[in-house]
Amino acid sequence: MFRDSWRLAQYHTMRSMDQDEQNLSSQRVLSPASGLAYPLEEASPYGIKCVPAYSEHHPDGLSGYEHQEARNYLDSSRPGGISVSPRIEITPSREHYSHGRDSLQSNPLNASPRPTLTVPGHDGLTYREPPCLSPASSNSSTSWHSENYSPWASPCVSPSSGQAGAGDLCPRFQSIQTGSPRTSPSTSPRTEEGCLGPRSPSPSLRPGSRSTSPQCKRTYDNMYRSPNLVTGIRSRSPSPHSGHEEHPRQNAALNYGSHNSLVEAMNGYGAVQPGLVPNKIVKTTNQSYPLYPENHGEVNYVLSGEQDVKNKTGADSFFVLPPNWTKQLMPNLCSIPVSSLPPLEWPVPSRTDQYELHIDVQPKPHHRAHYETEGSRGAVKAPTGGHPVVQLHGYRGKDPLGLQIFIGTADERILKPHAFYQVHRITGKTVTTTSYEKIINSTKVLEIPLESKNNMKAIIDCAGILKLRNADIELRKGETDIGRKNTRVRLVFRVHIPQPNGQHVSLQVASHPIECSQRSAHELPMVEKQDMDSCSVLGGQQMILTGQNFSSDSKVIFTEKTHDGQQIWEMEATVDKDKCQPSLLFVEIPSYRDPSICHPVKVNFYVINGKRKRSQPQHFTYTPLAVPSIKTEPVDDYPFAMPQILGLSPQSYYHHSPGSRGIIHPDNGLVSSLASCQQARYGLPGPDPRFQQHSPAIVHSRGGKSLSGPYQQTGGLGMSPEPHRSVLVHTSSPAQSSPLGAQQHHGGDQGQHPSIIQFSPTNQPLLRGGDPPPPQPPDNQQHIIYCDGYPQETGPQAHSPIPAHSPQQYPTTVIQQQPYALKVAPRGRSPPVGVEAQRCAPTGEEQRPSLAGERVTVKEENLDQMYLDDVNEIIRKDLTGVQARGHT
DNA sequence: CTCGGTGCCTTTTGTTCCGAC
DNA sequence: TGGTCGGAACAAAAGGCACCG
Repeated sequence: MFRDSWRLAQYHTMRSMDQDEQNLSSQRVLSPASGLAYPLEEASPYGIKCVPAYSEHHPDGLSGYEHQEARNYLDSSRPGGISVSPRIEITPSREHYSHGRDSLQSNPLNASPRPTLTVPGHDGLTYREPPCLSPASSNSSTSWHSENYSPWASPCVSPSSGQAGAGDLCPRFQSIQTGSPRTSPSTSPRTEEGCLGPRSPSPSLRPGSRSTSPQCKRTYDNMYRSPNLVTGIRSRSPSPHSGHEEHPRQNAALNYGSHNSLVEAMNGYGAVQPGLVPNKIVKTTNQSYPLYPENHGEVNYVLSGEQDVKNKTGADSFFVLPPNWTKQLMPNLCSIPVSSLPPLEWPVPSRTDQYELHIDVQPKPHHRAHYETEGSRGAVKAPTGGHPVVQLHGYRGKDPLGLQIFIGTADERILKPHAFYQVHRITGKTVTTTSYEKIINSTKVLEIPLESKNNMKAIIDCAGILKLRNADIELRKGETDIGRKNTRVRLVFRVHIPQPNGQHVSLQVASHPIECSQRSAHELPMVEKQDMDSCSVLGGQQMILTGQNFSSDSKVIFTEKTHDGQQIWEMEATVDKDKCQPSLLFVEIPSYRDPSICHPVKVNFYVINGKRKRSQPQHFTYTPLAVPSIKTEPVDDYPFAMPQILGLSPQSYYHHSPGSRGIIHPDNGLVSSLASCQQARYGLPGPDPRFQQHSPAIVHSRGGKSLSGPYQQTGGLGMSPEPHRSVLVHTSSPAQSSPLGAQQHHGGDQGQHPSIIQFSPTNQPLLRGGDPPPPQPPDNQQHIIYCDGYPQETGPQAHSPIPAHSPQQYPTTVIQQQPYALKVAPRGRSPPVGVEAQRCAPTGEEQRPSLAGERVTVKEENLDQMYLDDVNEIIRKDLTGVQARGHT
């Protein structure tokens, strides 16, 4: 048995997420006590009895504290208990319930008689459109509402009917009725962000209860460890919100959309008819308003609970929408149908020849996000006290554009919407920027106008950050990220610029990382800038680190890891403690372990204040004695020459974020946004001349059709007499090539242009496992994204069977299959093409690409290293442990 | 003596709450 | 009065370790 059955239970749950489509008869509920799985009928080691919905009385005689803790367990961890019925009360036995993971392990109640809960009609239960409990007695006293329903969680089954019919379909968001007494004022609604579909759990808060979901929580550890330890039986994901009190937060929010037409109307690409949208919505018990009726590619506007929705408590709850809400919700900022725009997960560069989206003022590196239970913590600010500023350069039109803002990830993987954070619209006297809210594929997006009268500049004083509870998000089907310690985000700005030919150019830029955790912001050291990022192998030079939370006790550790993550070198740098300041650290770079290298070698370093208080790893490069600094770009040393192919500066490989170097720009994946990266990092003015002289290749995005791989270039990279720069064209027709691209390439081949790279959104690996596929643009919709490459990341849940925690198994990335065709093999995770310095004796097949149609083989290198650091650390520890045991 | 299981304790982290401004 | 904001309380998660069979 496992040492810690409780953890095993958690592990079971996580590992078995992909099995959740098993029919209910095989569903199991993990016992927190033993880690064993129980048939649902025997789900509870606790007593279950049917009583009115959760109440504060304690019929079992538990103290309030005990009862609360019991609920903490049961609410979130016992799908069979709470989620099944609002009328089931869990009555943990006092003698067998105790707090803590350990005390439950030998719960003799595992064998105790349990009420039987039959769950017929479970066919078709899915996480996406789950049948929801519609209690036959859905009266107000036992109110069982979608507010307690987790859209990605288990189906809720009516205990009375056992049916999960259409009428029982749980809306993702549903206005709720009142009736159940609110037991704590602390649960008062503050924001509306809880209603964000799969990404926003609409958690119901139970007074005094913790939100954690021990059973189903993915932990930082078990995300990566020993995946084959167990083959857990999946417990039906419970709703993390199983309390049965009305949660007033949802009262404050309403996502209203019952059918596509409404959604389209609200999105502004259908005729908006006022009559479609009532200004008052009366919610009855059994009514539901699925926000995402079937398709996930749509946008749903959200009513701001703070401003737009008033609720009335009483037997009949209803929402009164202000008369101007349609105006607020349907701005004409972006009239482009969402289906023809690139999904938020897709990489979009920050600039083209003509345009550039640029962050003039970056946000502060720390911003404490607020929970739904809290009041707003205001807008993200700039270090100077103002707010971030974003400007679109190169736009000559007079029509205002919509600047979209959402919260993206900040790790080393490809940029994508952050699962645990959402942008939060700030309004008030101090806010000068008008903003509108959208929901795009479960991600809240703010849209603010970019107007020529403001020189296409926007002050972002209306964007706050909302933290969603980890337990809620982690229960989403397909969600593989964990929330714990995943507290860094970036503001992502995106704009779509209409072109005369009806197409659109999309640009996107992401801010520097923002630490959103209260505690981390005060404790974790953060390196914001390093005054040098390479030196010779001899070291000895002084490097000045600028950042936060440095102390005289701070240490700087240089490390090197192999491709498979094993740490092969570690060296503590000498820190000049006398000069040390909270924001400055003076470090003497240690000499590299091997002074005889003949190629630059990338290593990492981090600042560590204490045992677990270490900064994000930073990049550093040791250059061989005979070779000039990497800054001089020994391009020929790099086997991977995609930048040349794409007409990019090799310098563009480097992440321009402080201290980061030698990795793919996570803003846009592979090499997109490189020009701005280059500009930012090296201070180059304007577009790179080299960049400009190259005509772009064209990348077609076809909606829905899978090609042979995520990438398929039907045109030869070397066919063009000039180097290419890729342009991503969204089109539903494989035969369609971008007119623009055609113009830019040899005067317009019909059909598939030799320089066209096609890839399928369905194969594109950026989507979360549970996310809907990207929208398929209408046939006549084309969309151009200037994309200087394409990230080859595949998420761990993506199509590659390779486990994410097996970095050593990552296949080589880009393989030339035939002349004029470029294929990119699907990969495990985050396989941006690497530029890590090659060792003298590189392994693997490498060929320098040619612009003349030669074979092109690109070897992936140790990219995404930083992301893998933690994984590798774990692996290394395990290996070390194994080795140690082996030695002994 | 080693190893795994168990339970306890401590630390870390996430979430909620309070109060000042 | 409501929005911000800082601090901290509280509890769960995670880590560590000693004890025991």
